Amino acid sequence: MLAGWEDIRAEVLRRIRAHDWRPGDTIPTEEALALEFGVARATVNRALRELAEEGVLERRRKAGTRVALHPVRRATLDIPLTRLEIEGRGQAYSYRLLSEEMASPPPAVAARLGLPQGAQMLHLVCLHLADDRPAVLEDRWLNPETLKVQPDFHLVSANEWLLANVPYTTGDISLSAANATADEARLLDLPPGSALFIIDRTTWDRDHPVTCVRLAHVPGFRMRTTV
Amino acid sequence: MLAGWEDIRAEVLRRIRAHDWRPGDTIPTEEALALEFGVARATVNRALRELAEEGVLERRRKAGTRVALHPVRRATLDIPLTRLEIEGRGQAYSYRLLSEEMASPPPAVAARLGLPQGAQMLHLVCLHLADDRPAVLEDRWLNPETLKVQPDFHLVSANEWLLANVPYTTGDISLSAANATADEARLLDLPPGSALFIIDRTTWDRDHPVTCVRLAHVPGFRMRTTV
DNA sequence: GATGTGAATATGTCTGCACATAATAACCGA
DNA sequence: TCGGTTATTATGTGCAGACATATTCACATC
Repeated sequence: MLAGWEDIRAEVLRRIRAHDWRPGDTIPTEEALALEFGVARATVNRALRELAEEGVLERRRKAGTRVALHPVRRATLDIPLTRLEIEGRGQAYSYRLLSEEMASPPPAVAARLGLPQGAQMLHLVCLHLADDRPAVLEDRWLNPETLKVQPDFHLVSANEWLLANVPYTTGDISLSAANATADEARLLDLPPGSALFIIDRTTWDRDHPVTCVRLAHVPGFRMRTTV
Repeated sequence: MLAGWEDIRAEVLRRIRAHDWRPGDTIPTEEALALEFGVARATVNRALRELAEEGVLERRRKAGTRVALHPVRRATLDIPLTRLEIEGRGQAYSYRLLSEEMASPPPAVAARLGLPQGAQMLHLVCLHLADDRPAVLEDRWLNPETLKVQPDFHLVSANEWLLANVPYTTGDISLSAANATADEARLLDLPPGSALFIIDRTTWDRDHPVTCVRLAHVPGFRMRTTV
């Protein structure tokens, strides 16, 4: 007997996988399914809503619910702090601040943050190590306006300090691959040109830019997820 | 006045960002918040549940709702078909099957799919092009048992054929970076050692392995998301 | 002090109902 | 035929109440 919304979800998914309902098909209305399964419409709604969020179904008012024609797999990635990422692998985490100075950011960074060209920002470069071997090279630009007090970034990583002290409202993340420059290779103790996994993150607090960071991960780094 | 669950969600998020409620704090119960905001408990529940799914809150029965201590940002990535990805950028898509043969997969692939070492699988190598320039090199191993009829993979890409014809229940995805091998560089028309963005995907239909694919993307490829 | 038991409690979910909203479909007049 | 208005309809969301379930906490027992 089908009772909970998870059972409904599973059954609907089964029918889709089994091609009872094929991509593009309109499936029965919530009301009809509620009747069939002997549950309230809200329960069916919950099940179908979850499937729509996962990209399996497409729903439009009045038009009904259809099996997604182009199943864009929607995967959720967990993006932890570098420290937790490393500790989670059972390795010892350490951290070194390599440089800290006011400077004017490269045009690409200023543009991403929506700041004027000549603006001065705090530029940090630091290295995250796992079992004393370089794991991630962090290159960060900070908007000094968001720093009421200026912490000692030798002691606490910028990321953790920001999380604990600066509110932020939105951010975007981009993932890519890049060959290590000579500098990066030297700092990460890798052959020049090694393929690095790059995470670029930019965050704002409302309209105020906060920070723009590039995390370069050594080869062997993987992000995993399940669908 | 706060009315909908999205308003509740926004207000709770505001309080967290503003550090009214700090990481680790237990926030008021659903009932208390429902009273404060003048809505039903179900509405508060919906708002808090969404925030918990995003990783902002942690909820446990009886223990209550706490602001996540280690804010693992949970980002959702859309992983479209390569064809749609390219067409979505306004480029012309084309596709070439480079090779198709039965062979026994490398141990890593067999292990990932849970197949015995010597098993024969269908091995496809193909190239996806954007505006006639190589964009993605696809290296795929297919379990022949899942192919009732064998389509002509010259005409339709394996990915699209599978989506339309083979049900699947679970899959996992891993993202990484790798230097192009000599072969890959030649096929993608890149200098050897170029940093490729690699998407490895493995899918099963219940317990039956379906396919294991490696998509190597040329430099410049990015996956984006917003948090 | 350690351990097991039971009451208390916050969240998880379901029901049945209502109204809001958006998008389609039907209609009607020029 | 076209264009605009109106009715219809499936989903989106809300409410109040109820019960289920997982923990925690306090208490009793060894």
